[in-house]
Amino acid sequence: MDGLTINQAAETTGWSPRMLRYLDTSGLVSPPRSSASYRLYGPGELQRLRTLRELLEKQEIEISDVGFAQRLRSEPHLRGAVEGWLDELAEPPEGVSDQADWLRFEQQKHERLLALAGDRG
Amino acid sequence: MDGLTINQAAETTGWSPRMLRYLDTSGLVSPPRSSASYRLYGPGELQRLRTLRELLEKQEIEISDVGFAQRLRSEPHLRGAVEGWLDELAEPPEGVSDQADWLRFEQQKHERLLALAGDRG
DNA sequence: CAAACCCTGACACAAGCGTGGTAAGGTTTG
DNA sequence: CAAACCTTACCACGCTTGTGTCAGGGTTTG
Repeated sequence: MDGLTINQAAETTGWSPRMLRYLDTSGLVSPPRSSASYRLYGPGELQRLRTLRELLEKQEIEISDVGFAQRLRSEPHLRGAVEGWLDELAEPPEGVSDQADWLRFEQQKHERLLALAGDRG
Repeated sequence: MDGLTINQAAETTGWSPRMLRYLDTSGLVSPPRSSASYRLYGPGELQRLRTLRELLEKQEIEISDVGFAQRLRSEPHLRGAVEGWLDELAEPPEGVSDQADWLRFEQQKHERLLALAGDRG
């Protein structure tokens, strides 16, 4: 059996066993399992756990935020949609003079983003 | 007074006035104010509100997720730290053979990321 | 000036997150 | 085989999010 069991991993990382299970089901740190479904933490998982702790403390973010960042990375259509929304400015860019023009401009951008996203959502 | 007031904006966008205030304080859609601090929604804000609604529905994400995405964009050190953590793999890359090597590799990467982040957090 | 609007601040409440505990049952090991 | 571990599945609890409503007070407008 190679790799630390959940209690050993808890001791060396500072997380509680309960939280290690939570992080597993949250998809942030999911160690491989033994034949009897025991979680086996290798050096990779231990490192990830320690740096996760640092990340959360120093950046004042939540576990769910990291989960969302992971989603952003693994779902390109999601990323495209979110970035597209953030790019939408309240004020019209140069060269787009009146309101009608501007609305058309925004709607077209939106359509381009939806097309890029591939409408699977 | 140019721009819709909060109740008018609520009617045309489908959000409740309460939620428009919430979105304002959350930093997602913050319209300019009149001299008496009335929120004034222009076409830009209205568009942003409608597309936000679409974004949340279609992508099954939360308001706070969009807020976090905004933080990710406006705080490069945060973005660097999160992306760095997500890049940390459980398995060592090619050419890094034993565990000691691998741990050193990861730690150096981590330090590089922290340096890049500029340790203001 | 009075009605109809806007503001902020507060109370309320459901649902979810992060975390601890515990129970019932399988596995490993001395 | 018994002790010490592991598993999942629950109950619980405080805090945050998202949302409604209401009160007290300023503003705009007919």
